[in-house]
Amino acid sequence: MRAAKGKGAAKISKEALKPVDDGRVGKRKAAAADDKSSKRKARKEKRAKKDPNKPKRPPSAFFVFLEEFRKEFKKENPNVKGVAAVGKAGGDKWKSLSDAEKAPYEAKAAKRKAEYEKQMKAYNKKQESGADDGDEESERSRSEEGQAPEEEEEEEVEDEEEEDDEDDD
DNA sequence: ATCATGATTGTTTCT
DNA sequence: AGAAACAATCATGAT
Repeated sequence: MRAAKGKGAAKISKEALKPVDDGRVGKRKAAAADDKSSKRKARKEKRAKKDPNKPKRPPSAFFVFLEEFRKEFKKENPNVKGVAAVGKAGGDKWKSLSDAEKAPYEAKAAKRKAEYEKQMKAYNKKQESGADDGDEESERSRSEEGQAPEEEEEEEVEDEEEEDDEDDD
């Protein structure tokens, strides 16, 4: 039996302590309509760069889990329209999952991250090609080996399932 | 009609 | 090392 890693279950304590709408959306305090500068998304106009090729951050295990959770949540709660509702419900359930259950999500997230690195590499390459608006970020990932010998844009990632023999029961 | 926001946690990135 | 931002989602509010 693969006993747990000594991770019992006693860390859930705080919950239901934040402003939340019962699933109904539309309760903003003051729309940030002041700064139209920001195109969209971005609580604060911090990084407003137009990088169409820039790969977005890979979804964390929680987000991977959320994607699936959202489907079910909406299926059983077609009336709920707010995203916050799923967010909270997902967060609650997420904490309810055990490490073993989160494992598959983490594994998937890890895959996403691996792809992200690859995409980022291609993105950096493009930036090298010809893209300087002026203040480009300092080139941090520019190993001498990445001289772009080949062009890999999308590679199929073989799914490597980890065999976890958890035969209890 | 279009953009922004609300909320969750995890990862990413910067300083 | 820590903090801040952002990743998806979806309907509604506001401009």
